[in-house]
Amino acid sequence: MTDAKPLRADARRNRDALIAKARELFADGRFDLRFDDFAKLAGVGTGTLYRHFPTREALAEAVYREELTAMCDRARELHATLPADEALESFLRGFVDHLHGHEGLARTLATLMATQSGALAEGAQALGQVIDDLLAAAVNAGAIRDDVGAGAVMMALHGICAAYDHPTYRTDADGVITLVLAGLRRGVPAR
Amino acid sequence: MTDAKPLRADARRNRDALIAKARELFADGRFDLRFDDFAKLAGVGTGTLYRHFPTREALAEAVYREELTAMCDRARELHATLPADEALESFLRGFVDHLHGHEGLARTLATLMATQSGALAEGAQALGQVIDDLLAAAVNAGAIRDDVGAGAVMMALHGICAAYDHPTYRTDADGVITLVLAGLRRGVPAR
DNA sequence: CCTATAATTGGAGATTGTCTCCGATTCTAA
DNA sequence: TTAGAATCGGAGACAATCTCCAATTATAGG
Repeated sequence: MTDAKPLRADARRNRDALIAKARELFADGRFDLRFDDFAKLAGVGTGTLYRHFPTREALAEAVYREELTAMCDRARELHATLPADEALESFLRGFVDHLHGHEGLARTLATLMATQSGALAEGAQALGQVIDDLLAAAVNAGAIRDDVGAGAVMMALHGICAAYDHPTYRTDADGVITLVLAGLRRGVPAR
Repeated sequence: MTDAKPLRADARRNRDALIAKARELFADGRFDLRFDDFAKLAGVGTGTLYRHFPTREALAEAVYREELTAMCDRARELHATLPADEALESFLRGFVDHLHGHEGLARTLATLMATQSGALAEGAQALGQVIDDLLAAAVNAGAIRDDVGAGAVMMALHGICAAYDHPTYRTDADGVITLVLAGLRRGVPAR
């Protein structure tokens, strides 16, 4: 649903160099580097940078796409190997674990979740899809309520991503997950 | 804890004109107008704009400060007149009601919540304080769990604010509140 | 291997938005 | 009324983004 045409050799090389250098810079916290400098530091011209990544967000998306895909894969694996409600809990707890200390990923996810359409929105949609699947399975298993959808859970996760640099981030993020899980379970008639 | 020195007559006039025009523009959805143009349209020089509001965020904060203060007052009023858990529910539901259709307020709150220090952070801190009070009262009344703090609730609200332009905003925001409330209540040993 | 064609490149400079500076103006208090 | 302080306005310095195209590099066909 994405890759269509194979890039020319030099184009691929430059694109990869840009992503690699950007990943390095993001890991180092240099998020608001002058956009043109990503090109300079990667050793390519600014025209090349803009051809491959029209915006700063597009570059960030490319850098973290793999990581996001891995999270989605993990969700599907949990879905396949654990009871539905355990899979859901494990995924959400793992989501916070994974974000913690990875500011670049948190920032990028917050941006993607705020994007409604276009190629950039794909990442958030993929995440929304796996959450929807986990939720549906748990509903089917009778483990959680059915009157609150994946959109609400995504919105809570959006808050977790957007608040990445809060001093009590970890505690609060864990608290949000606790509330979401307990809230989902509470709607089910006490059994 | 804020106002110290009374402004000179012309300064106050200009400041008020800036806020009034900005409120009008925000209400009309013109959020990313060139910053200097807020001055032009309000009929003052750019120097005057920057003297009163060093950043776009500071201007937005001033525009919505009243509204935010009103929300906090309302929380205290509910706190004083309703049982603790009803006050909490009423406040959170009202929060979403109030945000709905007021994109400017939502955007601004999202920005303030992402601000950790400085004068801009005051607004979010005030909101955090009233939520903390509502929560503490509900804990005292034995209505909700005591192992999840106001920071977590604020983080969930942050998500609600940050996702203001999602197509299913209202449904999802209501869902988040439902989860938060149910989650808070679930931690209490079934009574 | 060589060439014709197409894709891609680099980076100078146009464009656009932000912010500063200071002479002119307006206010206030005495 | 006036001296002095506070504020104003807006030209232009500065900074970041983004475009454009002559030069370069890759690829496919002969």
